[in-house]
Amino acid sequence: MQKRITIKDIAKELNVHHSTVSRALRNDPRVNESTRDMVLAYAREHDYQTNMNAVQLRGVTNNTVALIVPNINHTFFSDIISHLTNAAYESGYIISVFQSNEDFAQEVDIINTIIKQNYAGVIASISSRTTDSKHFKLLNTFGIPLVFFDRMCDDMQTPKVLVNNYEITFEATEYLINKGYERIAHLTGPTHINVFNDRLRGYTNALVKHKHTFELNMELDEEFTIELGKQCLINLMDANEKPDAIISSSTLLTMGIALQAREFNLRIPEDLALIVFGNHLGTIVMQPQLTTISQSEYEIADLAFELLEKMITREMPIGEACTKLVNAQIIYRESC
Amino acid sequence: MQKRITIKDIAKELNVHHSTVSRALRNDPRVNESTRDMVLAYAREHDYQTNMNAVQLRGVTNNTVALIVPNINHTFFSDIISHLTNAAYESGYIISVFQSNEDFAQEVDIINTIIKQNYAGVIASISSRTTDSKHFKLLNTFGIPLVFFDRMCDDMQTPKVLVNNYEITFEATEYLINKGYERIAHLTGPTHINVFNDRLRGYTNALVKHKHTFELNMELDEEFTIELGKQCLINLMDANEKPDAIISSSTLLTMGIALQAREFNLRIPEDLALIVFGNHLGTIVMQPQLTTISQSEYEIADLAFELLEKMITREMPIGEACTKLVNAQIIYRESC
DNA sequence: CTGTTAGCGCGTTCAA
DNA sequence: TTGAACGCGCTAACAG
Repeated sequence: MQKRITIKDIAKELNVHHSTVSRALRNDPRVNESTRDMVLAYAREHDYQTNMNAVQLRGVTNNTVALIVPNINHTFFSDIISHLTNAAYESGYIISVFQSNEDFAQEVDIINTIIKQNYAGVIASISSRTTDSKHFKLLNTFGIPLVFFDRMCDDMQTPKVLVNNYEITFEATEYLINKGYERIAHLTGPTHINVFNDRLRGYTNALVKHKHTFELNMELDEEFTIELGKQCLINLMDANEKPDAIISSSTLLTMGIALQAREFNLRIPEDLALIVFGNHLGTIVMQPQLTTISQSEYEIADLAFELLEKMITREMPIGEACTKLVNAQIIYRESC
Repeated sequence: MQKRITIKDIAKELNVHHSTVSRALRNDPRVNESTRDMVLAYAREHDYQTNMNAVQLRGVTNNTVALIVPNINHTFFSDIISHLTNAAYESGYIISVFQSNEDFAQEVDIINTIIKQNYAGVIASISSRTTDSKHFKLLNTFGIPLVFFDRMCDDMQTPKVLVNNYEITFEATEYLINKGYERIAHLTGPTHINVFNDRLRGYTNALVKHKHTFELNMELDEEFTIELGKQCLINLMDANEKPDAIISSSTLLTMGIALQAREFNLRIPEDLALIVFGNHLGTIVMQPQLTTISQSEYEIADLAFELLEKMITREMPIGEACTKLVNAQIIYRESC
């Protein structure tokens, strides 16, 4: 391991001043062509790399955008990450992804790292344990642009890209009602999070509209797994009034339910209808294929980045609220 | 947006020298308790955050580790990312994930960003288009520790965590042969990558050992999708000698094959056996469930981080080769 | 216990 | 066209 080469090293070696080297490296026109070529050749030869810490210390921001998600290995998030990374790269930015692991403390640590390192901007979806937005507000304090997508903090003045969860869940519930299902259950996450709360309201209001008295909402705070899904169905079928349809926020949970339904000899969709949020590939290789609610990840990713870039380039002020709603869509398959 | 608060600001406000503030903030014992409390209180009150650019400029490395993967939305990688993030966090590091998108230019840009920002270390799996390791070697030049996992550059002196792809593919092929399958095909990625090359060798050598003359290897360089899988089976079934078993490197491809097999009225496993690499959940909700080759992501993640941490703490020198082999495992299910 | 000073690498003055 | 000097925020070495 050799010592990192600096502009001073180059200057000394070529008998010019380091400020001349600095100018040459940035193609400043006020430098002799031959000097510049000499410097550039030497720099390339010796793998010179700007020390961004020095540059950023002087107040210049970098081209790295932080993306914070609760879980990287969820189809919804990993698809968004993937699209966002590509969109940003085309605009000259590098996306750096952080996983909060649904953990408040980690989320705070991540934000602190981002501030300490002067990232250009942040795109985030909050953890399900986040009830305090102080750390996100810090970003504003430090002049770092922030865009929320999907899960957000209500009390913050910042752009948000959200899914019309209320409307689509209302629509899905109504669809089940019109199909003749009578006892529709709803499985979702902690309802202090906007996403899950919107879904719950959509579900409840559809029931009210159609004067359905059976209402069963399960708000789960554990990690969604296939095993948990199996257990859920076992519990649900143990009750007096068993549901004949389930709207669920988690593909894994629903897969577990479907597997358990087989063991119970429940026919899907005759005995039990299923609708699930997400685009997990498992839903289309299952038999029957699951009816899903698709939340166009491409559109969310593009919108979020577009908003962030405007803030980075100061085309849009930091700390101004603005909400973009993306339409989810029911993909009708065989499970209803 | 207010100006970022610095130790000098605090010093001026509290009528002490900024070096005292610096000491107080780092709990240096050589500072009066009351002074320290005053400083800490003021800092907390005003959301002071260390400017890491200044700290790193002085040669101290940060606690951020970069993780480079070809694709974030592949189960194998997203599982590793998830575990690695948690393992690193417990040791006091923050993982920052970059996606090369199987693109050489992006990979180079990512490495440059990492060098410019002085990351503590790098854990990487190379893109399928990478044939030159110059950019990775640069990391060594700049004293940034590097650990490869899964896909690596042959010609580099650095720790590597690899899967025993040769042995496990040999075993899988032999398993199919012993089950009586006669025309076994192999679908994989570009074989200049160690992973795919090892699998190809394992496949071929098993055929040779058992004197099988039917050999059909397809080396695909496109993105693996369900659609491509369907097309693959269409092509394969168009040939004179149709395979009766397929070992595949991609879950998506294999899902496509399974779906297309249904349309062809091919029974699995009677007419067509399938074995696929990976732990994608789709493989266990399908009917029949797919026999898979599982490559313990936990173990890979833990080993890779352990090695990297040793290099970061200088317990192990940078630029020294060392290969850890992780054992993959065949999960026997219904598709063979 | 606290203050002074210097320097990390860079870019931007201002001067020549 | 080039050089000299300064400062971004921080810490370490030294002085008091």
